[in-house]
Amino acid sequence: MVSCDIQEGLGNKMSHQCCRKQKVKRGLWSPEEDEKLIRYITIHGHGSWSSVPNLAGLERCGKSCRLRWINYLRPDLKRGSITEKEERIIVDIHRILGNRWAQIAKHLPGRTDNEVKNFWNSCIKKKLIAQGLDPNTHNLLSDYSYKLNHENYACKPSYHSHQQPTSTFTVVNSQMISGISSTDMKAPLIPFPMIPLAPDNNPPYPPLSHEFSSILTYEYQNPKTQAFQESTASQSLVGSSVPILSSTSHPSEFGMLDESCMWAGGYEPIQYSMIPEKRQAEQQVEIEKITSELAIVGQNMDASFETSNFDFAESTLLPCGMYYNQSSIDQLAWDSWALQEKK
DNA sequence: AATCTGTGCAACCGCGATTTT
DNA sequence: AAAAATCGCGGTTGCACAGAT
Repeated sequence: MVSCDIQEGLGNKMSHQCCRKQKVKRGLWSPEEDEKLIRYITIHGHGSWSSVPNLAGLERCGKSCRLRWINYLRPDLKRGSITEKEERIIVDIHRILGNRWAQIAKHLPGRTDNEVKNFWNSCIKKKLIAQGLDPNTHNLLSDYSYKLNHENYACKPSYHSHQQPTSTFTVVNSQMISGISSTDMKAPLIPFPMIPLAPDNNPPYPPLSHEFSSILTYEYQNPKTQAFQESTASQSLVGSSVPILSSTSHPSEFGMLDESCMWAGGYEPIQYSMIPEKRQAEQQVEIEKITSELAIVGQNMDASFETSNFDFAESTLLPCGMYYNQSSIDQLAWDSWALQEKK
């Protein structure tokens, strides 16, 4: 903590619109100031932030008080470093929402937007870049992509990204990926997340995709979507358009994620025991809800994708109710790539 | 031991949105 | 309805500290 005389030095300049009328201190907060602010807000609540400094006896502007409270003094803040689970949630949601830190932070109880933003800039960003991924789009950086497509696998999509303006959707061909030796990769290989074991009563999970990566990505179909229901009803999946999402969460985790962690896109988690036929009526209600949520999400992310080759019969139904099928995903990647090559 | 350099993070800034007057 | 005040957000800055030289 910095001594008060240093803070006085920092306090000379005055630029906040809201504090022109009064003399305000800037820079780091002293323990005494913290105490004053905590005491005041604990007793009175913050009310109008602009009046807090006067009432609390602080020579700060309201904006500074608000920031200090929200980012540091609030009692419900979670201390300690960001966990691996939280990190994966941040990556997942960032892929969908981009730099909307406040929105991302809402999915991490006790974390602030500032904390998430700082963690992204100081940690995750570097990890992604080290893997040859663009931290803004989550796609491969261009030279990386070129190397994989042209040097290692001359005519096949080895690690292909579905190209969209705000690429929130990644199709990964894991069979190709697993064939790439670590020495071919430009980025250092970083061991990542401990993958939790699947619970005993769950179906056998498919092999992990591209384990070389420090940020693993898996693809899922959500059978609760309206598109899925319709295509299933017509018993024809060919040509159907069913949303696929990618996630850094391993299939085995889906049955366990709590609501606040589940898909930023608004997918509702379902307990394993609650999934199937027994709850058809309830599911109808859920489907309607999710469909409307997806419509909102769709404005932010173009998650829908032509899935004419998704083989549901050979897919694994996960505890959360999503289907997982790596070979279909691979085929999808190939089709997508071929389609774009044709254009 | 002194200096330099890189990193993490708390705090600030500016701006747009919302609310109040 | 318009202006002013306030809030909330994302980007940026700069300080403190640790490790390297």
